[in-house]
Amino acid sequence: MTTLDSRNGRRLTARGEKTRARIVAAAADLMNVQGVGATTLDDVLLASGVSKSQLYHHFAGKDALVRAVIDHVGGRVIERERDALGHVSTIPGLRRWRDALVQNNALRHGAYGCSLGSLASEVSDQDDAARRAVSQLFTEWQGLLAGVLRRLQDGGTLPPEASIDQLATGLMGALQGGYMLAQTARDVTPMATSIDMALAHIESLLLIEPTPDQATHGAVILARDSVRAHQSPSASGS
Amino acid sequence: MTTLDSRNGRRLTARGEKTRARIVAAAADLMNVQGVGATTLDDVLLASGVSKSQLYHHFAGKDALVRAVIDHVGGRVIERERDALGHVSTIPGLRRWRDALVQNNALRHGAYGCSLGSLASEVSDQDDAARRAVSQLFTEWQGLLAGVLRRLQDGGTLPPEASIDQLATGLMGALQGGYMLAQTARDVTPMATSIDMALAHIESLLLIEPTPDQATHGAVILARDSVRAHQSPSASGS
DNA sequence: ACACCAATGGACCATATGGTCCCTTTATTC
DNA sequence: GAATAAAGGGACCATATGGTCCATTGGTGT
Repeated sequence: MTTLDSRNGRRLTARGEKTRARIVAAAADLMNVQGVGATTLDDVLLASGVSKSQLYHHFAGKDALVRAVIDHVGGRVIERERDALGHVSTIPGLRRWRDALVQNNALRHGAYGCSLGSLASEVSDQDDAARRAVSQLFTEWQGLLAGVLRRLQDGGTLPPEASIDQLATGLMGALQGGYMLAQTARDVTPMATSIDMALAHIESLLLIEPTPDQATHGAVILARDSVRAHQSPSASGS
Repeated sequence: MTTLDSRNGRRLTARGEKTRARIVAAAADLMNVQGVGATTLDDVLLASGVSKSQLYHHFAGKDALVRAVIDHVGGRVIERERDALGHVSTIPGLRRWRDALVQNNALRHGAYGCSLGSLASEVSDQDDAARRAVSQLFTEWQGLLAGVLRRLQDGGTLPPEASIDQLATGLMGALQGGYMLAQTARDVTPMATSIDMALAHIESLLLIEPTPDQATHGAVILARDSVRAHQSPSASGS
């Protein structure tokens, strides 16, 4: 049986689809650790154990492959974030999301940064179609954050006047900036601190006082946020 | 007369220094708009009107050139920020700094991102020496932000318990993340919003009530911050 | 003036890289 | 089971790219 390839109308067998997926997965990994520019097609062929003709059978060229990698990586990130954020409707839930990201990044000492963010900054000024794709994914990701905030608002935790979209943008900015600083410093700490500042801001808007072991409303320093509670060792950067 | 080249002990005449500077400047520009990886040595030669032997006379290879570009760009950024932040000791002064950065970025619709941040994310996982250099520059930049916050603290505007370093890290993260989102969206708005969220957090810590037309202590939304006062049209992204 | 070395021009090279072509093998369809 | 199309292997190509070399010019110091 053959299915129809959505992107170019060519017929695709199960085997072909598997090969295609193998190529994209290998390329995604390589581009994540080496960067897009530093990843050659030969690298991809070697890593995926596929011949050159197959690559060109499935992709028009490197640009098309990069486009596919963006979709693939983006899909994974969105799926992961949907799982992590889709049903969060409390501040502690948001903090657990933060902890997971920080801990995960700590495993690599910040290396490689955000899989989507790295692609974004390398591709944005080179390939406009790719840039738009990444931008769209960021928007979707940010929408998931906005969803959490909206649930907080609907539940009466955040005041109705709070601008959900702007808070989500700020949180996203802090997250991406944190990834970048951590990548450059090879240390998660700045990432943790950046996100914590955004979360502290959001918490400062809360209508309902948090539970005792949580943030004190109007607290003055950030330090508290970085050494407290269900804190994983990750924040210490090791 | 010949001066001594600090980096390799070779003597350098004024002419040589000028050529070297021309190469670095051209490379810095190209790498800023095209990225490091996409900039070839031939590009640099063409843009600087210099022969290949000269490039290799002054630099051991592309890596060394990249290192020099980092120093050059870093120096410019630090100088600019020292001018902009060195004597700031008020919240309105900090806002003016924000406005200048946002407006400047708005001119290019966010393209190219932060000159240092772009280098950072492209170089961090490739060349460890370069990564450390960029990291050092970020630290220096962040130190300038910390200086402003310390002055605010010393002046009694920020409470003594506020953790200056963490606030500076958070502000830096918001700035860099904002640059990145703006670059990807080709729109300054997310950059403005990110920084505004960080500034709003800092303002929420203020001991002294800001002047009437400024932030209301404990204000609930960000929107106010993005449409108010000495706001340049830049924030609207066009 | 002379020795010396930096500065410069630019040809030349090895190789890496994206991309093309063609032939063989495997699967699908009727 | 023949016809057809997809999947796969891999040689081959043009060119881009980082890097080398050497000869020539120009400036500096004594």
